[in-house]
Amino acid sequence: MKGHQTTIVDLAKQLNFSKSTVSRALTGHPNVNPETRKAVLELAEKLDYQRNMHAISLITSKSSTIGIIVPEFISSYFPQVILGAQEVATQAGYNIIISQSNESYETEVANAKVMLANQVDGLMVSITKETRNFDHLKVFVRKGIPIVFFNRVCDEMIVPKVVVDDYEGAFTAVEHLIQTGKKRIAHLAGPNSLSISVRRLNGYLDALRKHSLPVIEELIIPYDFTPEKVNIYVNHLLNLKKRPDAIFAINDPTAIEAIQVIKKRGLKIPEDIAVVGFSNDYVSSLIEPSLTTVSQPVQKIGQAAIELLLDQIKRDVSEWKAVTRMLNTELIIRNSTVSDPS
Amino acid sequence: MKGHQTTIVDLAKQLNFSKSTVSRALTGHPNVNPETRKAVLELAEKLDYQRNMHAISLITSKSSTIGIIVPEFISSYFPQVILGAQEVATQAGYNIIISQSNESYETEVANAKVMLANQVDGLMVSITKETRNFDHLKVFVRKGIPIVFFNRVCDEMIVPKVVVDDYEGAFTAVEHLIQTGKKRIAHLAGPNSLSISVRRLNGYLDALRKHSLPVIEELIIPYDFTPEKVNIYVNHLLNLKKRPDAIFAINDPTAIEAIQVIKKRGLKIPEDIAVVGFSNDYVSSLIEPSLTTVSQPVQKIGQAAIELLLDQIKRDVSEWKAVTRMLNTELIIRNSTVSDPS
DNA sequence: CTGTTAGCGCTTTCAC
DNA sequence: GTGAAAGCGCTAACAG
Repeated sequence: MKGHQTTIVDLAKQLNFSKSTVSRALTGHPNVNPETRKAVLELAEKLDYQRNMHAISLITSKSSTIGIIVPEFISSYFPQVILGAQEVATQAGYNIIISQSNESYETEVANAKVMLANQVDGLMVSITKETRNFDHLKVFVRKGIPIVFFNRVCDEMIVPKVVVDDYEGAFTAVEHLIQTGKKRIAHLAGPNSLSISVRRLNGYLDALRKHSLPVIEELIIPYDFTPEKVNIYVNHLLNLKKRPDAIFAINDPTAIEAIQVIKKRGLKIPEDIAVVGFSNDYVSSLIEPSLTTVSQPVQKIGQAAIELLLDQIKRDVSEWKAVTRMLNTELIIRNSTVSDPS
Repeated sequence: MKGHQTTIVDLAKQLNFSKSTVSRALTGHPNVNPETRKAVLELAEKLDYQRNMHAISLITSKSSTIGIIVPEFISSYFPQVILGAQEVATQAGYNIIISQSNESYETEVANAKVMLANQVDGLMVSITKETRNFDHLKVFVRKGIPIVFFNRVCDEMIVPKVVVDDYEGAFTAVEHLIQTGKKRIAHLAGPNSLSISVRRLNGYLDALRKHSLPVIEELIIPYDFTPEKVNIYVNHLLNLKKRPDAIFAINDPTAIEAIQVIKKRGLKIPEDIAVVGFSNDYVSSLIEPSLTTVSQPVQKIGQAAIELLLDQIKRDVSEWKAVTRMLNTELIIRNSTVSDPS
């Protein structure tokens, strides 16, 4: 027999109660005879009874589930954010459905549909590098399901967002390079569809300007997060007549790839060329040379996102607030910019 | 207004059809007038209609959802396995709910309950290092919900499993150390509650025996995956009167920690002491020295697990098959054992 | 304190 | 080809 799921009716029959009473006993309703409750709970335990969330969700139109959509799963960034998110969500009695869009817009749209069909009570999203159209996310708002963006946000949607101060982080990182005497600083920039790329680029530009360094167009290379291409771009930079003496990369994976390429070319880091990343991935402290990078409070990002989401869930649509929480970054100086950081 | 979800009744009313017809149009039932279907589909699109999975699950007792429980999220191993799993699952029309138990038995039990309440159609699990009691998982089998284990499996449950040939992998790794001339090979072993630890330990032991090397008890150190402790254990090993000339670590994170400690002590790798890991984490090729390790086909593991699960889901409980798929590993030789691997 | 009734959104016979 | 009615498992008034 295909195992029959125990229901409250089964419990009710065996105990000679109505299913309402059983339901009340199970949900902790106050008006239940303690003995009745005890009997119900015991039998439930004995028969492996489990509440059917689908039935409950159907009634309440709440699923106690929060959806999370991330572009990827491979760098340590997103898993760690999710860790923080899961912590807060679990505490508040919410489950989490995760899906990753693999940097594909199509997949993101499909994932969003699934979240909708599963009646998530809220959605936490970081968009793919391809995403330009946001209809699949606007539906949520229209239906009264709150959304929170983090990291890669959608500027045109007025909803809560959790970001770090990318501008400031980038500015500080580049200023640090300048202070170590670098003058031709290249930037491996992110796709400019993402505001995060733009903010980091601006931080880079302003740092140069502040220190009266020229902005050299050929040193600014936008790329699309395809790791294989870093190879090409870095080699291109190194082959310039006047090659850069430093590289500020949009993120750590990129910086790490860059370091590999530079090492292969036999150049010295940081003497010939310094490298800075962004995010402080798990790997960054382990590689040789260890990577100077802008650290983000990953877990806190996840926590903050869920907190904002829960707050929205509590409110009526008319009282939704589109706060943006901007968290601080911290420059971690390591050997890729300073031979001996004290 | 808290956004009202469009239902088939809404569609039916606006089109002057019964909800049955709308339902049939939506689900692709053959007996529907093509024009009717077209009208329904168009209106559905226009009104952002989304099928309510809870209602459907309630009727069918199927959720088209597969649960995955993993012990952690930080090493690259599990995310990558999940990647492979998600691919196959999505293809087959299944969604995935992921939860991570944080190496805590309690959390694992709670997660399992959630999966049950959500009526997952199948469960894919890698247990925590603490898990000794399996009642929370046996419930699934009793209820006719198939389970598949991977990586960290439960020996006492007769269900499908996906593992790699840990014994062989460990054997090969240790034999490699021996062939490079190492004679006092230590083993940072996993908790022996996990069969995976035992299998790798056996591979280690048999390799020593095959080459007539003595098994030295004090060189075998079981530990519980708490990264901070690696420091202590490795220092302990290095302080022995006769210190080991190689370390075979249960996994890459451990090996990487060990390398840091050894470097800090000013010893040369691999000359003074060689190190081998297990899993070929993303980091392993990037650190200095790069890590010799036993590579696992991570994505394939995820794919295989879901394939086995889908197969069980199709069958009646009476026809369940408890196959174990054992995948092969591959030794990747890098600088932590050979100064210049050609 | 407990039982009765209705209904959440959908699929699925069974009629027509 | 379409409609009417029943029911999945559960909660939530409303009675008593």
